[in-house]
Amino acid sequence: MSETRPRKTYDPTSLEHRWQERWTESGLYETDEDTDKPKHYALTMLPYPSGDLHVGHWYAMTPSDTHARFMRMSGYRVFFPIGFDAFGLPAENAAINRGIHPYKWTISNIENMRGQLEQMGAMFDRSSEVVTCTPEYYRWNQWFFLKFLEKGLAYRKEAPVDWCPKDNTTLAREQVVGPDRVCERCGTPVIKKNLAQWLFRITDYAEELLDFSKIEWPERVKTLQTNWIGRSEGAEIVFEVPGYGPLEVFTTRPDTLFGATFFVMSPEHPAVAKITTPEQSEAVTEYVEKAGRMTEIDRTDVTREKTGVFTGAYAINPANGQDIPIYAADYVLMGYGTGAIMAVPGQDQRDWDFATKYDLPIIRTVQPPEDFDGEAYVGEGPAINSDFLDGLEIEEAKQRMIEALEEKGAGESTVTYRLRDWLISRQRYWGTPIPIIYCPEHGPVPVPEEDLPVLLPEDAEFTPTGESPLKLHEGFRNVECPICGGPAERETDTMDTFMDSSWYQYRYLSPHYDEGPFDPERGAKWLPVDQYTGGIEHAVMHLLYTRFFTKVMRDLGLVDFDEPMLKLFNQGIILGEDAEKMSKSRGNVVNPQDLVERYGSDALRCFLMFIGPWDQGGPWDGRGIEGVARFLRRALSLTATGDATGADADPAELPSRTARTTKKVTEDLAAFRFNTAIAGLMEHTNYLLAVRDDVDEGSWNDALRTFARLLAPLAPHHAEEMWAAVGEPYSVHEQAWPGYDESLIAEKEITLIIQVNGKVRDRIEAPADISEDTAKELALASEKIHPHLVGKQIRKSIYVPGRLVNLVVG
RNA sequence: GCGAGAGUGGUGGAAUGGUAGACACGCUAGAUUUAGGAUCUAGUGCCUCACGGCGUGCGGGUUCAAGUCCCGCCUCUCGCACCA
Repeated sequence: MSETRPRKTYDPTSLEHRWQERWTESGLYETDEDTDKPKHYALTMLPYPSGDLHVGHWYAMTPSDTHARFMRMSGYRVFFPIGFDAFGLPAENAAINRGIHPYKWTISNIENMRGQLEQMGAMFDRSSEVVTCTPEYYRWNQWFFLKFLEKGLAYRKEAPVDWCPKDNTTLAREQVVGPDRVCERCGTPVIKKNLAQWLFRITDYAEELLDFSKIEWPERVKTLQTNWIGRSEGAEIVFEVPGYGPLEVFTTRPDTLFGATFFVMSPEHPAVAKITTPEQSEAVTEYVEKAGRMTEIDRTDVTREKTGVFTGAYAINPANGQDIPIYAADYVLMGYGTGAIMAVPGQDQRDWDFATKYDLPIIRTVQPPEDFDGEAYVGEGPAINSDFLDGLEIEEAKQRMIEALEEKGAGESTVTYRLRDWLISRQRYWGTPIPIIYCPEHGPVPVPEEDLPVLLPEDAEFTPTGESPLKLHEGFRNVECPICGGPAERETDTMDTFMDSSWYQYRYLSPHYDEGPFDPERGAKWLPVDQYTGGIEHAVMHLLYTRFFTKVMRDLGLVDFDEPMLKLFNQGIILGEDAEKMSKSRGNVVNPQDLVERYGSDALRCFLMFIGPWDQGGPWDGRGIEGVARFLRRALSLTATGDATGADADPAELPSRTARTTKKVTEDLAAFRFNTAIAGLMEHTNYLLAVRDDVDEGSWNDALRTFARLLAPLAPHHAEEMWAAVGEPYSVHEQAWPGYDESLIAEKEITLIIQVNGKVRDRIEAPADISEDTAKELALASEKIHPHLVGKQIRKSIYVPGRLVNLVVG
């Protein structure tokens, strides 16, 4: 075996091309519909068609593909679709900046990306592709909207909304980010604007959305969603305002009611003007106007000194009948609770700060510990200064207070959420038209189902004016009322694109089905999604909306389960080589097409999986990919003759090492530990190369057949090449995943570690089934330990079977 | 401030409470080559000529044995943030 370098002409790109063509010709990735097998619906978040697949797409999709391939070989019928999230702002911006129609821009990007997806060598079932900007897709967005409306889950409301002055559009609360409250997309500070908007009642499902018991999702996502929903248990308490009427507050600390020494309303609270006394009118009006003019940034600055103004009015504390002054202050937010609070300075630092500044009384209602030297006290302790609550601990005091309030009809226990309803209206062109017609006679009238889809007109003027572009399209806008036939106007807003991604996993099942959003027969065969993968950035938007959608679909009788995706894995983010986010302006963008040309798709796939744990992401390493490319070449060279390389290795270990590698790769792939799976295969390759001259052909080919199958999910092209090279019939991807004999896993020879007082002093080769006594004898016989025993007695010895002997001396 | 996660060689990272640093990058030396950013061989945690010692952010603790478990800090990342 001295003939060397048989593959000097190794060219991964042409090798991969060849197999990709073969896969397409043979229909290898058409979905397996064999219902005798257990189903596995593997889903990766659908990409936005920005023009090119970047490394981030590869990082998201190729490990998902590897896992899906692993499941397929493990005996599942696997559905692994892909599509394009094709509505949204970038298309419209391209249109504005470059004069290309959003549709043309989007479609040409999609065509480009389809070809790039092909290069990836993924097992996507391309026949189920969904493009969300097509009428056959968005028609069902409109259909869902009508269903939501019927169910009372969609409503219209005039409300101040977050508005991005650059993008000229409404933003959902989730799309406003950071302490500066900027637009998620362009970084412009958002402003408030009053508009009539359509909303979905996601808050109706707040409680159920807090229940994660039916899904295996990362703790992180569950925590983010839980915090986002923000459930607070407490009480609503009614304060009578003489001369006006009742005002309600929400509090999580009803036990502190006796310490409520003043009352604060948000400046936006509609009752502020009504309760204000004539003497205070001027001051209050001035304050409210000032608060309204403040930017969100200033308004929400926690370090700012508290400000407020006395309204001249008083509220009656229902616990003790005392009059307490009512202030308007901007530290109370209109958007949470009732927009008014009872202020308890003794137990709340914000109220303490306010009370100190405006010289208001402070009464402690919880006894702080002796050594407490802070201001407001929020810890545990017995109630004081609280009449019938005195001496009770907080939890019990809360209960008793609520009971007392309920008796008087002055309050009740209640739950408040931070979650707001989902605002879906967008004043943009490139989205799904909202199927509503406004009739002067009949008000907002839903477009009849049989008239769907309401087509998005192609010839719209989409330059942003602050108005919905469709408003300027007379042909679209002017219609007849579906009820009376009189002249009416269409809704000219379009839907938030999160609508599209809330149910796309269902559409994949039957992308051209026209009797409903999806074919229920297909649904019964495949739903719900078993494994979802995607970025953590969608933790509180997309992932909450799609859960909400599924629960509504369940209540509409469309599905019979509660959660859309049973398992979720969040991959990390690939950064540039400088460890910064990849961006054109930084010049640190890594182009996968260049890498594929140079190293091949398998090398790029494997490198991205090898770089570290998948959920961790990390900086790109331009040199690291060389190592993986080398590994693939070396692995492939196993099928050719060549000199053995590497350190001495024992050919007799071939069966056990193959079994151990199989076990490792199997367990690692099942758990998304791609990095260690590849490391295991690298180690095995090094071993195989070292023993290639000393193994008989039969055992060698057995080992290679196993190797090719273990490699198949990770490097599908190279595995195919190997499989063919050992003379096996096409295709390795249709083979069963290799099993392994547990009895081969166990080592026969072990390195027995000899420790003295827990420190390693010697290593001795020994049979694995060595007895405790023999092991200890061996230990004592070791010359290396003798110096450590001089003048000492062995007090104890510990034997860990198959591992070590620890001699405790002293 | 609140919540979550993470700190291991020059680098990315491995390690059911039981040989710390697998695997890979990089580096050093050598072989081969007209040459190579190709391939192969040997080495590579730190200190020390060596014996040996020291090593998983810091300080304690539990244990025969701690990167791993417990307590207290420090640092970094992410999320939320005047949410009553």
